[in-house]
Amino acid sequence: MSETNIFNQYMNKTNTIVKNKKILQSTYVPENLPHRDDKIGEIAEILSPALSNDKPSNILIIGKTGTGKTAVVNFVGNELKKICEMNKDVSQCAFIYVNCEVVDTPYGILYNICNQIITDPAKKIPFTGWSIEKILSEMTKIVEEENKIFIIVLDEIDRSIQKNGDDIFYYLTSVNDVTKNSKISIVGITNNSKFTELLDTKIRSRLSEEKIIFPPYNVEQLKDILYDRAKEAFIEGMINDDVIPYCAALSAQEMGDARKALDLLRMSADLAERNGDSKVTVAHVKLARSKIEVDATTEIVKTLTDQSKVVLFSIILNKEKGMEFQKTGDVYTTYKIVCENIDMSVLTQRRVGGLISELDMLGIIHARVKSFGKAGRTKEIELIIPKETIQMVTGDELFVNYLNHKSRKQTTLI
DNA sequence: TGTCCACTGGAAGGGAGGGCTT
DNA sequence: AAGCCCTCCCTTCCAGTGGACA
Repeated sequence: MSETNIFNQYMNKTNTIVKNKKILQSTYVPENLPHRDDKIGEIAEILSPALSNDKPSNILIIGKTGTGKTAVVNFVGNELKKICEMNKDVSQCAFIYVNCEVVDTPYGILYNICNQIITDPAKKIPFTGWSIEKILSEMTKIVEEENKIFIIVLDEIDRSIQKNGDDIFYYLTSVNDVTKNSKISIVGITNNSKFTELLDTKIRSRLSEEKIIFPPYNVEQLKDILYDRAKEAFIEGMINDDVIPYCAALSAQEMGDARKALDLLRMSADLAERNGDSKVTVAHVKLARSKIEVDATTEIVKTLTDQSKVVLFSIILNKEKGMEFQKTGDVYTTYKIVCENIDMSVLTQRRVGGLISELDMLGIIHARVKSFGKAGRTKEIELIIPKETIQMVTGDELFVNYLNHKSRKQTTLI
C-alpha cells in the first residue's frame, strides 16, 4: 500500500530554483522593508509614548493594496514586542492584530482581541453566545488587570464599518473611559481613502488623531523590493536578469502593488520548477500572470452562495444569448426561470439586486447605474470573468439538471 | 417643466441557526 | 428546557433618481 502512495514521487524532490518559498509570500515580514523607512519611523514615533506608559494617539493608515501598510505596522509591532521583552525597565505594552476582512462583526472583533489577551484557556471567550455588553465588560476587566498600553491594529477596517457602522470604535474607546491603569490605542488600516466619510464626525476625529498615507510604489521601488526578496529566496543564478524588471513593470501598471509583484514572482518560480525548467524566464511570468487572474476569480466563484451562483449563471446565460449589456430586469427574468427549473426558492428582485451589487464588488461583473430616460433607471451589467471561470460555473452540479432539461427540449444549451 | 419609468438603495424587521446562561 | 444573544440571509416598504419625452 505504501509503495504506491501518490506522494512518493515528490518525497525526494529537491528544490532546484527556490531555496526558501516562505520569503516570497506577501504575508512574510522581512528584516528590511525597502523604501518604507520614513513610514516606520513615523509610526514608531507616534507609538513610542507607550514605552513610558502613556497612551499613544490613534492612527489611521491609508494606502492602496500592496503598499506595505500591514507589513510596516507588523514590523513596528514586532520591534515593540522585542524591546518590551528585552528591556524590563520600560512599561510593558501589548500589540494586537485583527484583520477585519476575516472577522468582520463587532462580536468577532471583540472576541478576537480578548482571546489574544487572555492566556488561560479556561477563561477564553466563546465564539458566540455572549452579549456585546458582556464581552465588553469582560474586556474592560482584563485590560485593566493587565496594567499595560494596548495597541490594537484593525486591518481592512473599512470592511467592518461598511457592514456594521462605527459601533466598534464606540466599544473600544469606551474601554478607555473606564480603565485607569491600562489604555487602548487604535491603529486603523484601510485601502479606501474615502473611508472616513462613513464615520460619525466625533469618531472620525478620534480615530484619525494621526493620519499616515502610504503612496504606491514606483517601478524602481518595486524592483528593489523584488531584488531584496529574490536574493534570499532564490538559488543564485536561477532567475533571468529581465524577470524582476518585468514583474516590477507589470505591477507598477497595476497601482504599484508589491503584493501582486511578489505573487507574480513566486508563481513564475513555481511554474518553472513544476515544468522542470532550469531557470525562471519572462515566459514564465507571462504564464503566471494569466494563471493568477484565472485562479483569483475561480476562487471567488467557488465560495459564492448557491443563490449568488444562480444570479451569475443567469448573467452568463443572457450573455450567451447575445446580451452583452444586460439590465437588472433581464437578469431577474432569467433568474426566475433558472430557479424554477432547478427547484430553488425565488428571491425578491430587491435581494437579487443586492446580489448583483455584491458580484460587482467582487469584480466578477461590471455593474454601473445608468438612466435610460423614459425606459427607467437601472444597472447596466457586463460579465468580465475569463472563459475558464465561466466553464466552472456552468459545470456546477447545481445547474446539471437545468442544462439536461434544456438539451432534452432541444433548445440552445446556453 | 412636469411626468414617467425601472429601478436603486436605505431602513426596519423577521426568522433560522448556533451557542451561552440560568 | 427556556430564555437570551449575535449573525446571516432574507423580505417589505418606500423615498429618491436621471434622463427621455410630451
